[in-house]
Amino acid sequence: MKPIKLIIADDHELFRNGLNELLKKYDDVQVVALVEDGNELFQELEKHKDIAIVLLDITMPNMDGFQVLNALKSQNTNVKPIVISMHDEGNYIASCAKNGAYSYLLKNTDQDKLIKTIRIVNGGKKYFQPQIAEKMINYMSEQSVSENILSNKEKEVLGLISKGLTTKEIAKQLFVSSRTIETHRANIIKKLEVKNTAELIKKATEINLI
Amino acid sequence: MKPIKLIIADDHELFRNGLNELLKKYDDVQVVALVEDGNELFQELEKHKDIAIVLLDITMPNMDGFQVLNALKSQNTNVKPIVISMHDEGNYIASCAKNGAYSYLLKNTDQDKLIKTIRIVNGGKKYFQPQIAEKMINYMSEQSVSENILSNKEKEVLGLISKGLTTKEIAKQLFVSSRTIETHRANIIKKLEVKNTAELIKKATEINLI
DNA sequence: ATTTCAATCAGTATAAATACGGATGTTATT
DNA sequence: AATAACATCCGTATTTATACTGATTGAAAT
Repeated sequence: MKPIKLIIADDHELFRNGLNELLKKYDDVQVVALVEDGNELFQELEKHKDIAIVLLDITMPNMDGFQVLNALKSQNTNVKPIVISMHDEGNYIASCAKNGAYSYLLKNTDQDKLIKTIRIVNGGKKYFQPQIAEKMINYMSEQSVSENILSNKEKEVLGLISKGLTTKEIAKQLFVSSRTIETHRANIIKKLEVKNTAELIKKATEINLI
Repeated sequence: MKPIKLIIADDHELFRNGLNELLKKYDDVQVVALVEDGNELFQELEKHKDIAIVLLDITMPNMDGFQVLNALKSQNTNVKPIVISMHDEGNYIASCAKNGAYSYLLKNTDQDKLIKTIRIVNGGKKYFQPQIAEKMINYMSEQSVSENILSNKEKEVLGLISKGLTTKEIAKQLFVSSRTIETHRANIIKKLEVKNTAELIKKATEINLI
């Protein structure tokens, strides 16, 4: 049985070393390297091609955890990142999930949970604890409060704009004149307090209107 | 102790009635009405102002589950929707979570889980089972694969476009000519296979580029 | 050494969006 | 009954964006 090779990435030396000591107790886990930022991490990953897991802190200097997750995702590695963070805010968790984290643990997790998670993730499965998933879901649903600022017609027009239709095409499809659509567009832009269509679409997705 | 008042919304009569029978066993639950679409649901909600929970199917005629979730969210009711669906795809689950569902159950859930969920949700807490949360997380991370299709400059320009800056403003800020920015924009639009800036911004947010 | 590609700039022409105006009938709300 | 909000429509002028073709430089890859 080969051990699970992993790297610990955290800018706090005490935490890094403590975690290392802690994992020595488990025969099926082998800590290959300790690094303090994303740059060092990728150097180590170059050297060792058989790393299964990275225990990853979010707040690090130079290249932080989010950037690491992104970089790992765009490369086609089979390195599976487990985020270990002190932040339990939903937006952190959601961002990590979105960017390909295999798990999200808080720094006050007990070691049984940690080793359990490492073993599950090593098997290729993602594992988010119920409390963590709950925080994420709460965050996601909070994100959208505003629905009533736009009229139904405006929402409809907005939807078509976001599909890449031009004013003229929308007008044709809705059996009204282009002027009408232009007015709608202008009103929507005013209501959402943005400068132009590009920013409009961005804001609209942010507040869940499309 | 007051019973938990709830409404069942599902277009399949057999399922609706079966669920109703099933819930009769529990003294703390009172089924107030059975409806077969969103319109009927809101009529009943008008009549009964003390409904705590709606058991909601997604696929319904006239006004489907997503629309119901949205409508409930924009009103300020304290009706807490529990989605009961036969679809276990991540995108369904994520959409429901985003739109304010308090839970998401599959139609093959056993009744213990159902009543447990009803009681938790009645207490005002959201509850998503681990397997359900997992599917959602997998979906979320799948959503973004592409990072390397755009060059760094293109990503930078895209970011500025999404902030609502015009070509001229971007050119000024990056100390290059407007032509350059126009070319970048055109290349980005081509690479992401969209028609114009509006669709571009939408697609870019979908695949996590901004 | 050659190819490939990102980044830069150019001309010309058309299409589309934005900024100002202003108007009318309908529908909710109070 | 009055008011507000909405959806619909129109004009003019200016600014932006898009389409097409084409070019140069330098860096990276093969």
